[in-house]
Amino acid sequence: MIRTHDAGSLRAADAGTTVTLAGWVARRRDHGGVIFVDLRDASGVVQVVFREEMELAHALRNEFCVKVTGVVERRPEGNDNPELPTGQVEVNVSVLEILSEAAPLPLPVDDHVDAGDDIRLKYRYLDLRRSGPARAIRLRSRASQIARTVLHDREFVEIETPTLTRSTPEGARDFLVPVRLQPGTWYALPQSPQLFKQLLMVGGMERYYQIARCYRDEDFRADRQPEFTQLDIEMSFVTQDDVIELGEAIVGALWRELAGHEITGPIPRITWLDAMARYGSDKPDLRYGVELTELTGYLRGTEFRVFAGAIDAGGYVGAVVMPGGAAQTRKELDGWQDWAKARGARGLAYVVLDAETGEPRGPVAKNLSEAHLAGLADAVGAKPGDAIFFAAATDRREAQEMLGAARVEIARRAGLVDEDAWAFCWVVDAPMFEPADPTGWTAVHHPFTSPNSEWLDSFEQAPDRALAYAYDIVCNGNEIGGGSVRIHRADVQRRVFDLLGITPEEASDKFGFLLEAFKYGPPPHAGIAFGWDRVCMLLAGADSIREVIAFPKTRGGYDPLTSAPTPITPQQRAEAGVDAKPKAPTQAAAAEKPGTAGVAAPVEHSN
RNA sequence: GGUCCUGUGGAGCAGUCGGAGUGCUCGCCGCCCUGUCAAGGCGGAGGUCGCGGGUUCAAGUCCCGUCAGGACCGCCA
Repeated sequence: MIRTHDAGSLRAADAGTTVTLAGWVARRRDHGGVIFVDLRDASGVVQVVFREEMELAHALRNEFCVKVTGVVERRPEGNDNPELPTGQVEVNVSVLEILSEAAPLPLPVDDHVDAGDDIRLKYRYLDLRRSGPARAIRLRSRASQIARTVLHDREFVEIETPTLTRSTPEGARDFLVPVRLQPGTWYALPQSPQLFKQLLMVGGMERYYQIARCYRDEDFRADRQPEFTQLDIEMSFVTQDDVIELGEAIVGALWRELAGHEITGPIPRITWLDAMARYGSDKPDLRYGVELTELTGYLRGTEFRVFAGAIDAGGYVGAVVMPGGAAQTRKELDGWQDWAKARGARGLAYVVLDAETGEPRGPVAKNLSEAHLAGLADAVGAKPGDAIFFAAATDRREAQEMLGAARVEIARRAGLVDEDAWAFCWVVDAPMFEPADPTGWTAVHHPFTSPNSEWLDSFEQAPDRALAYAYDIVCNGNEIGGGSVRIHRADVQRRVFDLLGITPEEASDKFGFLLEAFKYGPPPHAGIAFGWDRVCMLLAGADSIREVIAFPKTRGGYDPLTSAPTPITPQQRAEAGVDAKPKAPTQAAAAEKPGTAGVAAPVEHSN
């Protein structure tokens, strides 16, 4: 090693020791006759003092990479720096070697300045020298270790699955990779290892996990990148409760060790239907109350057309209360209309209750009958001084989601969110199906999710109400993981495909290899996948997953550091077979379903 | 695909009602300085106000377009 000690490790007990340190110049304070340098390495910072080598030390600049040798000394009386763990000592340098110089910095390596995202990412290697970004990346490593420990203690096997593969049957767009050896054919990057981990269960591995890179070609969010990581888990011979217990063990260990938070007792479970009814969300933030109230029954018979229209069509009217919301200015109340319009609604109906009298006021109040107004506050649990927001729609879920979004916004604007709180829950009993666009049904989760025992024999009779053994774990309003019990019986799988309108031919074409495997004694199995970037983001207290990814991409899918993606040369293009044209399918069956569903067709080799 | 916010020396910002590229903090270059720790003092360099067009006697400022970054919706386990 070039160094004998870590800079951040030195303490008063080390006084008298001669040490050699190596690191970067975090700051230089040049007093002419004496020069102080804060020397930073991965372990922290220590002050080094120059009374020799003055000419060389004078030339030091920020982020020069240096090696120094000197004696650790107790600092003179009154010169301790209580801000630093090493603040009682300093290193009196006798030898200075400049290992490499640094050009003037495009980005200050300074914890006190926060640069824009594009410049940070372009110079991410400088950004990572700062304590905050460095800590986030190190935390991620510890999180992975903690999860691995929990899983290995339980006899899980870590297995890598391919990243050049077929598309998995999940909803998102695939990233595609041209195949030189078979021009005109394409690999897909996996959206998740879903099918492979199920095959591993058939393979008798029984307990699998993988920290798996996944790819989805969809638009970005603060918590979505096109490539992301899942802690992917699958288990055989288990029930939903077993997976949930494991999930709690992992989350419990992570939060105990990395957030200093003890999760006491089992994490509460809420059914999907309850979550939608009470919070208007399938990932409710339980750090605050502000629950929704359904008013479909209460307001039946109203003449206010917006509400009556929804009620008469068999829809939903509901409300959510903003505590103290009556004190909002006209401008703030108008702001809610803009907020609602930004979400694609026509507006957000509201009634405010006078802080003194409790009298309901506002544009909607004029449209409601005396009787409806009189009991309104009690019906929604509002007090004088509160504001009541309404949503109505023929589609129940649409109105609930509007109120759910309003609930989150209310908590934010009214300062109801306890930023130090951790609120976990499981959302269970998710629906199996939802209506597909023109007609028919689509799987909410994926088509291998098992109906729960109650619906196993009858899901066809009421697909809109059928429930799955599917569960999501939610933390502070973020979905951090989700999974399901899988179908392992061929007859049940066949019936689910039938309902989804997937013909045997299609099923065989898309995932015949899985169905084939399921002929040979597949065990009952279930699993879960944690969104590892989100988990680490929450643990790090970051507001974007970019903070816990070493080299993230910007919103446009661009990497400012490498400038990827880039055009390819004509030669690369020809070799990759990007433009190879598949021969016209000859089989009648293939001709009936053009596009992705067809059997890989032979291609013409044009050059 | 849509709505909104941002874009000003290397970094972070301010810039009023349209009136000279004006200002602040940091950094950079030079000098001074023996106890600082986001050191201090003196001096200096550094700008196509993202880009293009328009309105105007006059545009960093107003309008249109465009590019880039960000937040959200659509989309997406």
